[in-house]
Order: sequence, then structure tokens, then C-alpha cells
Amino acid sequence: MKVSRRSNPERREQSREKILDAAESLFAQGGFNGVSLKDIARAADVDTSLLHYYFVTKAGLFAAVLERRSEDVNRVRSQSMSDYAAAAGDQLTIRGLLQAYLQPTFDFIRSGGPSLQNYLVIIAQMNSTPAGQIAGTDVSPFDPVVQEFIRLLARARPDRSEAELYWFYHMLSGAIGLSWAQTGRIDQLSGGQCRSDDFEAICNQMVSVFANGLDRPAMVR
Amino acid sequence: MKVSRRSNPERREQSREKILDAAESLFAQGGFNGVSLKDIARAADVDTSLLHYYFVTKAGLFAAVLERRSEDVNRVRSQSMSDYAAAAGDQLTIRGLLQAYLQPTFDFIRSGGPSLQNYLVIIAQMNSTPAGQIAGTDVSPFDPVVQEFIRLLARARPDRSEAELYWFYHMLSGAIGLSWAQTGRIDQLSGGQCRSDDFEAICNQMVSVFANGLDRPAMVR
DNA sequence: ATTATCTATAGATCTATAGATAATGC
DNA sequence: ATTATCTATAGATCTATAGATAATGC
Repeated sequence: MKVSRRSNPERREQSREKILDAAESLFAQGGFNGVSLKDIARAADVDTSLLHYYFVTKAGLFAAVLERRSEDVNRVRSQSMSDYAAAAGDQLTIRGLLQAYLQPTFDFIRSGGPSLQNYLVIIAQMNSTPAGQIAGTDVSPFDPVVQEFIRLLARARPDRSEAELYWFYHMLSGAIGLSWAQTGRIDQLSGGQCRSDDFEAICNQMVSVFANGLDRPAMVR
Repeated sequence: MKVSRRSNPERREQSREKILDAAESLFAQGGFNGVSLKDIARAADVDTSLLHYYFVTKAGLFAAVLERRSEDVNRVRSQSMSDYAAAAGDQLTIRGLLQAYLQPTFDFIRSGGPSLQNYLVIIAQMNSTPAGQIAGTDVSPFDPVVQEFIRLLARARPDRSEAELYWFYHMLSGAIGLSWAQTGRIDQLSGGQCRSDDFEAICNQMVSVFANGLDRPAMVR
């Protein structure tokens, strides 16, 4: 009956992933404090002590969940933006930039499956959570890419102040976060005309509204 | 030493408020599951059992916190919108509507003190939380006012589809929620050029960007 | 007499650890 | 020999309740 014979690195990797998947899914549903290690262990079909063996503490496990996917998202975004910046040269437009910033992320979500979606639900919740509510997870791993985005915005619209551009990002970020959170609220409000998981529509609408939002001269009456 | 002599209704009211204030503040900081009844009791300077006496369960206390201020916010918004609608008649503009929807809320926040701000932090967190994460608090008390807002948007822009307007609200709602949450993230990103508690700036920027966002014809290339 | 408040505690659950067992390494 | 996994349990904490005490009501 000993069909397994997985190597130790294999066992380690597979167990870690199994635990991270379960944790990701449950943290997305219940938040950091709404889920117990026992819940996660049960979902991953291992014992609680194994979570401690690999991740030491609950906060360590949560941090590992966040770490696992942040690089991928950053890479996709960063790549798309620098491609666009290179192609556009001096002809940067807000619309083009927004498209380059948003499109690949939403494409990535759709192709990334439920794990990535759970990850983004967690990110979305953290995004609207006062810093320091969850121990040791205050810094945003996306900051460098965001700063690059804002630098490019400034190149496309040199007439706007930095503060205006940061506020613009603040609003955009709110809209993105709410979209990632997939709360189903807009589905209910609209009586089914909009669906929280219709990322293509969200992305198009977002590009359109925010591009227009910044394209006009500042403070038009 | 018996200086007190407060009537029973007074004692009841004052105790309830004291507990609700403490709960509001702590729930805002830690979320529903990040705070214990003992924490709240300590902050309110009463015993845990008194929380059960007045609110029966933890979920009941949370619901009471939400209930206490929702009417005020709704009234202020509703009033401002109908005033504007009456004054503008057939000349509704997106900018005017946004102003009417956003301005009084943000004014209210500034004049409302820390309790109202704590309340809105909680609302903001719930807004980007999957429905049903916290027991018995799935319905949004703001829905009727939101629907009224969207009806007026449709009157101002009859060329837009309902779905577009709902998506527009979705984005606006994300931006509002993130602002209420006061996470301090934009402060850090902008190196202090923007402040999460500068509600006047937020409101102005929001009116400007979102008004332009919808003012142009749909799907301009 | 009734309402508000506190004391004491049950019963469940939660994170974390020590130490045993099972599998792989070579 | 080393690494992965499980058993068993400590110690803390959490929600909730039963029942006693203190204050107000009239």
C-alpha cells in the first residue's frame, strides 16, 4: 500500500501549498480574526501542529499567504506599464496608461483561477483596513509599481499637481479594491444588471470613467 | 456620598451610549472578530454582563452600533439630494448631483466628531467585505438613498444605460469607502502631500474626477 | 417591586508547544 | 540520521448565563 514515495522536498512543497490554499480561501471568507488555525487545518486535511511547523504562528501563515502571489501581480503590472511607456514614447495618454495598468491585472484575475481571486479578496479587505490591524502586515508590496504608475501619470499630465495625481490614484484604488473584493453588492443593487465577477465590464468602465475624469483641465466648472 | 440619583431611564440611556461608543471605537480599530466583549466592557468601564443585559449577544451589540448612526447619514444625504433636485428642475448636472450627494456627507463627518468617524470606518470595512462575513448584517441601510441617487443620475444623463450608471456608482462607492476608512495609506504613498483626514480635499477631488468621468459621451476613444 | 449592575463560573475554543511516530535520506 | 507529521495537552481567552447585590420607583 505504499504507493506514495514522495521526496521530502515534494512533501514539503505540496503540504505548504495545500495549507496556503486553504488559508487563502478561508481568510478571504472570514478575515484574519474570523478564521481559526483549526478551521484551516481541517480544510487542508492536516493537523494544526503542521501549520506551526511550517509557518510558526498564525500571523506568519497570513504573511506567507500574502507573499505568495504579490510578485506575480507586480510583475504583470510592471511589465505592461513599461511596454506601454516604451511604445507610446512622448505620446502617453491617460486612457492608454489606465488601460496598461488595469487590463493585465483583470486579465490575470480571470485566468488565475480561484486562488488568485481569494488572494485579491484578502488584499482588498486589507486595503480598506486601518494599518496595523493585522500584526506585521502594514507595508504594501505594491507601492513601487503604484509609484511608477503615478510617475507616468505625471508625464502624461504635467499640468496637474502631484497631490491631485495622488488623490486620483486614491479614488482609482478605492474602485479597484471594491472590485477585487467581489462583495456582490452591486449585483444586488442593480438587480442583476451588473455582476461582481464580470471583470471585463468593470475594467472597461473603469478605464472610461477615470480616463475622462483626468483628461479634462483641472477644476472645470 | 450618594450624589448620583439618576433616574432609571437616564442610567439606561447613558450606559447604553457609553457601551456603544466604546464598541464603535474598538470595532473600528479591530473589526468585529478582532475585539472581545471584555475589551469593550473595559473601555466602557462596565462589566461584560452588562453588555449582554442590553444587547444580548455580540452580534446584537454590533448591529446596534450600526443602527445608531445610519439614519442620520441617510437623512443628511437624502435632504441634500432632494433640495438640489427641486432647485435644479430640468437642469440637473452630474457635477451638481455629485456635489449634493457628497458634500453634506463629508461636512457631516467633519462636524460629527470621532464617534461618527469611527462609525464610518466600520461601514467602510463592511463595504469591502463579502456579504455574510458578520452574522446578520448583510443588508445595507443606505440602499434606498443610493437608488435615489442613481435615479437622478439617469435623469441627468438619459443617454447612459442603467448598467453604466450602476458601474459608475460602484466606482464612486469604492472611492467613498476608501476615504471613510481613513487608512493613512495615501498619506504614506504621497509622502504627506495628501492626508486621509483632509475630507474637504477628498470631496473636491472626487466631485471633479467623477463629474468629468461621466460628463463626456460614452465610450469616447 | 422593578430595573440596573456586578460576581462567579460553565463550557467551548483558540494558539502554541513538547514529545512521539512515520516517512525519507544515503 | 533527518525531515515530516501526528498525539496530547497546557494555558489563555472568549461568549454567555445564573444568581446575588445595589439602585430607583412609588
